[in-house]
Amino acid sequence: MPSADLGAATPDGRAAVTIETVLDAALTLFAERGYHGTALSEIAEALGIRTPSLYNHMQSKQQLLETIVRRTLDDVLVDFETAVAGFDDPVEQLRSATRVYALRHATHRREALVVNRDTTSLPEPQLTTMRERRRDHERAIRTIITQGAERGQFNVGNAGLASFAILEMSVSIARWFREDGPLTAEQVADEYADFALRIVRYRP
Amino acid sequence: MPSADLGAATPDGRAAVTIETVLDAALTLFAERGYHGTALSEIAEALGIRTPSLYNHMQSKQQLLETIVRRTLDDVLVDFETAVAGFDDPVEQLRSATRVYALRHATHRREALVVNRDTTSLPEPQLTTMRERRRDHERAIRTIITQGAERGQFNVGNAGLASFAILEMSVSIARWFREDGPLTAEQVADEYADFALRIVRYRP
DNA sequence: CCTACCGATCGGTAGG
DNA sequence: CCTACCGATCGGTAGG
Repeated sequence: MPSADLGAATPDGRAAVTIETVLDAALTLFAERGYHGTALSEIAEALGIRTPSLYNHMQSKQQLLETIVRRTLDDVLVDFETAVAGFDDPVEQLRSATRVYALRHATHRREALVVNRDTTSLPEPQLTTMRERRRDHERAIRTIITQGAERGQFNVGNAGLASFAILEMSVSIARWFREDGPLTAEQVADEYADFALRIVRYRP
Repeated sequence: MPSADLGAATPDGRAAVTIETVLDAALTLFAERGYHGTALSEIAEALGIRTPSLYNHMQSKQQLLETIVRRTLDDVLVDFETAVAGFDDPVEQLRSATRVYALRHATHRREALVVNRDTTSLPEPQLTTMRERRRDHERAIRTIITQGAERGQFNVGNAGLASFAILEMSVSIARWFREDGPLTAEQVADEYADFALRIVRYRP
């Protein structure tokens, strides 16, 4: 009987190993122990296979990290564009962007931990590419803040500082959020969106 | 002639290697590449000696990490107590605590990066000890916020959420701050102290 | 998917 | 402080 989540199962009942199950196991272990703290043998063991068998699905350990980081940053970008697209008002843009960003970091904790901890382990030129993508995101938030300030909706001394504060407090949700905690991801995200508007001194 | 910073120099002019110079080199490299991404041979090379000579000054690689993390958390605790001691008013306590915490993360970037990235690489029971120390700090900030709320100075739905946001945005200063950037550490710290008071909705 | 195996490097020790 | 060396483990390959 095939597994609903991860595709076909082998006759003995174990889930079939694919590049996606390899990436998922790598994601869990990289998030727990870091890229350099994780051995391929541990990823293989989590999947119930031997280390060399991993190479039927991947090219190298480094490529696993690269794929995880690239996909995560792509998803964040799509999230951001979707969140902002519906609004012209910088107030609603900042609220929506922060809400979605915070929500993502509560619901995709492993991805956030790996990106934040291990991106620097990527070789050039990927490292530069990934850093530029993050910088673009920071600039996009900064632009929203600047526009709100120009319209007199926000009152903030340094838009860059505020955008760093907003992004980094949201990223850090991945460090402490628990699914079985007192607050849902949505509740945290709504509160953080309010925090963001307070940081830029929004006065309704 | 002896070096003013790190003690005596050897006759050939190189700085003498001590446990402190070993820790400093380890701090730089751990911050750059992570604990598991740094080889003892690299620390030795930075000091101009061979790997086995490191063992004249230390017991193990793990002990280097442990010392760095313990000292850093101790320093943060002292900072916090000093910052809060002079004030009875929760407003001034939160402002001072955030200012000092932000300042430390701008001026001690390496320490912050290592603690945040590699504490989880410590063995038990040190790992639990270090985690408890961080939790105590979070609780102390939370208590200040709760007291301010009880006095009607702050208006915040969830004190724990606000304390996480304030601490984590401050910690992340270590991720982006540059000494040669447009803002001094003091300017950043003052702004972040204001951010903290806005997050808890302080109304003068 | 496996067993068998590779060179390189790791943290650390012996002995001076 | 060094050279010489250790067992263990790493990511990865050969070959089936």
